[in-house]
Amino acid sequence: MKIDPSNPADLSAQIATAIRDAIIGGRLIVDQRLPSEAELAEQFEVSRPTVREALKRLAAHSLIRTQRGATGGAFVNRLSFPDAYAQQITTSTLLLSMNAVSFETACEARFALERACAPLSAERRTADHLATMRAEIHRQAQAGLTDEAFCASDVAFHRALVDGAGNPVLSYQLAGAVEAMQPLMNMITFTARDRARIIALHEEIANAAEAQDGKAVTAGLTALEAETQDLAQSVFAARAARNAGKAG
Amino acid sequence: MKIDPSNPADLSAQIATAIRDAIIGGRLIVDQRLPSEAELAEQFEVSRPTVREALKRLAAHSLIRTQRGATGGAFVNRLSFPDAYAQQITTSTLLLSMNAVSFETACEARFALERACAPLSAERRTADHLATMRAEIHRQAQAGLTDEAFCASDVAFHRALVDGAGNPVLSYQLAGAVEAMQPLMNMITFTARDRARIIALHEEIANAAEAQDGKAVTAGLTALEAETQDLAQSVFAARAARNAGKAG
DNA sequence: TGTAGATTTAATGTCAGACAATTAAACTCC
DNA sequence: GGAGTTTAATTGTCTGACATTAAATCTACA
Repeated sequence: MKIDPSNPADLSAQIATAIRDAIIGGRLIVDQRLPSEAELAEQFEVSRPTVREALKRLAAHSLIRTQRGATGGAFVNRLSFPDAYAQQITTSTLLLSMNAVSFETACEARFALERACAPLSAERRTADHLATMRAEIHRQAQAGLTDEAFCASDVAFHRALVDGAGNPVLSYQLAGAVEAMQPLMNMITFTARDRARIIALHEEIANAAEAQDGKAVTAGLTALEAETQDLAQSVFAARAARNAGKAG
Repeated sequence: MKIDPSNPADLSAQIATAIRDAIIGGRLIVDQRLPSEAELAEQFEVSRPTVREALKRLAAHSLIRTQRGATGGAFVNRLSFPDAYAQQITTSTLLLSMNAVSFETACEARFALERACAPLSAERRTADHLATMRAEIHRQAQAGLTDEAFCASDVAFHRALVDGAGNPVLSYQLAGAVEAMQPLMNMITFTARDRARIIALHEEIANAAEAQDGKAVTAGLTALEAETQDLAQSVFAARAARNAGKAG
């Protein structure tokens, strides 16, 4: 592992890249201990703070973990599914909030991906998944639920559906799509009537999942997408009209 | 923005979290300049190296960019789609390589997600997307192509199909699923016969996309998934048998 | 002899101060 | 008024030190 000191890019970035490549390339394996900061500094011919900055970059991606003490040091970290979920959600959320992605585009992507899980989930969902879905539907029907709590329950319902596919890779990929929508959904106010329609569709989907009818689950999701898009459109149109009224 | 000095967790991690939360919460907006490192050190009552470690953590996620010079500093970065793609691919690749995910599971997820794009892509693909798909098919048919180059072309073909949906959020989500499969696919050796079958299915998919027949695209992908799973199974079985023979 | 406690040691975490490199703005001179 | 120079602000890097942590080792005592 070598770096180019004449390269104008940050030395710490170069070192981080070198170590990351070693991890990705399998030259450093899970739980293996990296040399100590002092040793790395000597190897790369830089100072310890520079090495530390590089290690912090890797730690930010959960590629390494550090331990203090005599036998401590930096260890290659096994990227766990929960860690990957969290990163995926953060990245997706920021991507949507910073790039003027329309509600329509985000919503379309989210439901397209979720429909991808429908046939598998219908086939494999366990009683646990069904129970979670029913419980969330019940919660959504409670009076006095805030819009935010309603949205959170909505996410939980859909996560149960996705997890029902029994494919952790699929669940991981969907985490970003479903969770990143939540801030956008939170911009919507749900009337009792809106909630009733959504709950009815959730029940339809849960029933289809219980009957292991993949096509019906897909149809339910498609109907839910249409409902969501309509709802968002009317809410945004009303808001735009109100703003125009203020401006005029 | 405050931190808890009594918290045993790294001060740099706490500071990074505080700033990240400010960005996610909208209290720091895109292109806004953060205080200088010296000012941040004063605000958080820590030293400048500690602040720098925190900033490097944020830079690792492309949340900030830094500029040297008189008017330089750290600026809140707009998370671009290419940046998000790259992070998504790295995370997905590491997740698969570090967690003993079976080829079957990863492949199932990848094709399920890709089928989610099929109807949209069939409807909206442009001439450009079709041309890319045709070009990649042509490349795949060339004699003397290495397995690695064949896989790379395969990825390019599927990316064109996904991009055809015209939904950048969908393309972003699929980037991880498609690209992360490449290392797994590279473990397979493709005979001329295997390649011919795959190319035939690619042509089927391209034709269906040209005819804007979403169902046919979906069917083509399903057939391709079955083909891929069969191929992988036979390759891995042969390899296992060879190893057993060596051991015995 | 075994174990509890004290000591040592090696590592990360943090700090202070300094200098180098870079870049834009301010200034000066023609 | 414009080109070149100076200045100031900021990040990038280095050096050396001390604090904190935790495992390993040693020691004293039962």
